[in-house]
Amino acid sequence: MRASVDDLDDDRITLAGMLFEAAAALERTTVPSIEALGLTTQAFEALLRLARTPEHRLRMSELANAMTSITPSGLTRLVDRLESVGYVERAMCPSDRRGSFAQLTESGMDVVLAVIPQHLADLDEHLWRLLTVRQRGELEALLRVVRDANAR
Amino acid sequence: MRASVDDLDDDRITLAGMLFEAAAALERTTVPSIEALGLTTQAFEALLRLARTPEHRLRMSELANAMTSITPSGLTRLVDRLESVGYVERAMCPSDRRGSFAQLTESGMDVVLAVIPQHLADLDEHLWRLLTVRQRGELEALLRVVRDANAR
DNA sequence: CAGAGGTAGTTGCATACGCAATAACTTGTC
DNA sequence: GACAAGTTATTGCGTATGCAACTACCTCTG
Repeated sequence: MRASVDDLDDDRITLAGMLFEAAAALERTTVPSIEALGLTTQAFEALLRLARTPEHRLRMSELANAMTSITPSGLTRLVDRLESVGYVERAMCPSDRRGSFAQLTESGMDVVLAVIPQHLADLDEHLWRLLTVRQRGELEALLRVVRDANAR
Repeated sequence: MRASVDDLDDDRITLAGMLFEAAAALERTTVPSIEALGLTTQAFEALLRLARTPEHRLRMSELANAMTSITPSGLTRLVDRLESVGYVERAMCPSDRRGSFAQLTESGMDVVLAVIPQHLADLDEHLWRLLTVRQRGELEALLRVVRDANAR
């Protein structure tokens, strides 16, 4: 079934477009602070995930799953780069000799903590402050529905 | 000022993370239908923007601005590829000889209309149906605030 | 109308990424 | 316990992307 031109302005497309645009717009505002410390967005996300983990380490596959958009292949290379600048180390997994951990180093933790203040300021200015307390709760709940329904 | 580990779980990061994750999750669900017709997400977005335009054409710079995430350089190459498969043609701009239009071809319109039905079905299943009428309106309004506040 | 300064689009170059194939290992089954 | 089937992570290869430099053109100012 071929669509007609009227379908191009369907409300579903508008709503989805708003989601993509809002995410892209917010992401853009956070890039400078992250790049200022020599990181890419992806690298920062990986380091942040590790930093939020109790032992500061995750299996490669766990980390890949936790991140919003990366393949195993991409993660191998990302961790290669992070390892080469000393922010992460690979550690053998005792229980499965195929697997390995990405382990945040002290230096890696330092860089995360160095980015965070400006990152929070960015998010505060370009997201948090735009909304009332009630709206923040509404938005988070609605986004959670979408995310959970489409989780990997 | 260095951050403390407590800041890693700040509500601002949680809310922003939810936005990024919801967008990424929804985008993933739409990829197969788009790739099934030999397009990338970016290519589809460009074609869709052109299709929604009265004359089905936009200046390169206008198209670059309308898209969620692309540089002029990236757009040049994207339009190169679309042109090479006949979905787009470059047209000279009469009023400014530096500029050029990206003009959707009939074949380009065909492929957009061919993708749309399944694309709408994807969005319906993975976004629209998850929400009540009221929630759709709320979500769109909230996202619009974020987008507009951070527009280019 | 000459020239300085800005803008539109393209290109060289370096990098990042995904897919598919691969190696190494684990798990389940008989 | 041996082998088939699945899983984990990595790599070769082709492609997409951004930055910075560049060309061509426009516009504004005097």
